[in-house]
Amino acid sequence: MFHSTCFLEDACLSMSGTALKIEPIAEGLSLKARAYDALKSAIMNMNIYASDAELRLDERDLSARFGISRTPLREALAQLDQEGLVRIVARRGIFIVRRTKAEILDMITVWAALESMAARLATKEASAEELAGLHAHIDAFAGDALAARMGEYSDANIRFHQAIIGLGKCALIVQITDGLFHHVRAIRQRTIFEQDRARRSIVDHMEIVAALEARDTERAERLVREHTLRLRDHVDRYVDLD
Amino acid sequence: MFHSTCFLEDACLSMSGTALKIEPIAEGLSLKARAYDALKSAIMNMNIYASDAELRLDERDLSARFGISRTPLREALAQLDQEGLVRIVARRGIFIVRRTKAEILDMITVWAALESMAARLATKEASAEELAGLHAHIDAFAGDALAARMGEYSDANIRFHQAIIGLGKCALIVQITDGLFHHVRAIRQRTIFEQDRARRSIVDHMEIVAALEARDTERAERLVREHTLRLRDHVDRYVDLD
DNA sequence: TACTGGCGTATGGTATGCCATGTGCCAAGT
DNA sequence: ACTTGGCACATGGCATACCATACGCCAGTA
Repeated sequence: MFHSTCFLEDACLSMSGTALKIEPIAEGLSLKARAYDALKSAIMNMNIYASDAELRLDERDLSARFGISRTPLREALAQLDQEGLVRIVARRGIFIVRRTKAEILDMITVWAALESMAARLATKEASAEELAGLHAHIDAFAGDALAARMGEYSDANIRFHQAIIGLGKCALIVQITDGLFHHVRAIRQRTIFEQDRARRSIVDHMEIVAALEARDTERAERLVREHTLRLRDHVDRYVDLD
Repeated sequence: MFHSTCFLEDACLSMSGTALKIEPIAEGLSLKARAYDALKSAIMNMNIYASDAELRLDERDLSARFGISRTPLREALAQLDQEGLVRIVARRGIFIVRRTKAEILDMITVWAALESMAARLATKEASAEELAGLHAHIDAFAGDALAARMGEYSDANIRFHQAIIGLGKCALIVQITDGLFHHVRAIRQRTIFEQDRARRSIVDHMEIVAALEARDTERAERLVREHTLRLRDHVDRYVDLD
C-alpha cells in the first residue's frame, strides 16, 4: 500500500537539484475545515462587547456568505459547539458563547496544573540544550530592556510557557493547553501591563529556568504552579469580566 | 420568553399532590446524539484484539444498521473523530483508533496533574461534610473486607478519585477528566489485581483523605499526584499494550 | 386593555442523491 | 512472469429538498 506515494517521494529526493517542487497541489483543506477556521478566528477576534444580536448565527446566511452549502458549514459549527465556542439549540438558533469569569478562572487553573506537571516532566525529559533554549524567551527582556519592548513581551511571555510545556514531552498536555491557548493569551495580554506584573513575571521566569536547569523537580513544579496561580488570583481580584 | 414553559412548571409545582407527572415526553435525544452514544459505547467496549477489518467502519453500512440516514451518522462520526476515537480519511474510510501505550501514559499523567490540582482546591473549597463523604468510598473495603469485595473495588476506586475531583469545584477539570474516564478506568481495572495494588491503594486513599481533612494543601496535592504517578509507572513497566 | 388561540415563518434536523477521488482488479503488452 | 494502463467500484464530501417544531404576529373575544 502507498507504493506510488513512496516512489514519488524517492523521486523528489533524488531530484533535489532541480527546480521541480512537487506540492500538495490542492489546498487540501475541505470546505468544512476552511469554514471551521474562518468561524473560529472570527469568533475569537470578535469584540467582547458585541450586542446580543451579533451573538447569534444563522446557518443559511453563513452558508450563503461562505459560498458553500449548509452541510459542511453545519459540520464546522458542530465542532465549534463541541469545543464550547458556540451553542447550537435545535430550532432556536446558534449562539456564540460568552465566557464567564468563572470559566476563565477554571482555564487558568487547568493551565497551572498542566504546566506545572510539564515542568516536573521537563526536569527529567528535557536535554540541557533544550532547557538552555528557554533563555531566548526571556533574556531579550532582562533589566532595562523590558520597558522599551513591552509590546513584544506579552507574546514572548506566553511562548515561554508553551516552550516549557513542550519540554515536558507529553503530547496530551500540549494538546489540551493548545485548546486553552487563545483564552489564556488574551487574559495574559490584558493583565501584563497592570501593577508592574511584567517585571515580576520576568523574575519568576528566571527562577523557573534556574530550577529546571538544576533538575530540581519539586521546585520547578512549585514555581510554575505558583506563578500561574498568581495570575489566577490577579484575574479573580482585579479583572472585570461578564 | 419561555413563558409557556414557566407556566407549565408552576402548574406542576402547584399540583404536586396529583398523580400527574409531566415529563420530557420525547426522549429528547437527536438521532445524531443517539448514534454518537451507540458508536462510542460500541468502540469503548470493543475487544482490544479486534482484527484490522473490524477496525474499519462504513458510513452507509452503519446508517442502514441504525436505521437512520447518513447525515446524522456522519455528524456523530465527525464528533468521534474530533475526540480521537476514530480517524476519518477522505475517500479512504473511517478507522477506529488504537490507543498506543504512550497515549495511555499521557492520559494518566494528565489525570495526575488535574486530580492533584483538584485535591489542592478541595482543601480550600470543600466543606467538612463533603470531605467526610469520601470515607464512604473506602471504608467498605478497609481491612479484611477487601478480599471479599475485590470485584466491587475497582469501580469504587475510580469513583473515589472522581469524588475528589468533584470537590475541587473546578468544572473544567471535571470535564476534561470525564473525557479520560473510560480509558483510565479501563487501565485501573486491568492493574488493580496485580501485585497487591488494591491493598496499597486503600492505604494511599486513607492518607489522602486525612490530608484533605487536615486542610494540608501541599500534602494532599503531593499524595494524590504520587498515587497516580505510581499507577503510571506501573503501567509503564508491567502492562503490555499495542 | 388583556388574554387566548391559531397560523405563518424561521431555523435546526434529517433524508437523499450526485460528485470527486482513492483502490483494486484485470486485461493487454513485453 | 512481470509490468502497465485503464476501468469499475467503493467511499467520504458536498448540495439540495423536505420535515418538525419554537416563536411571533394578529385577529378575535371578554
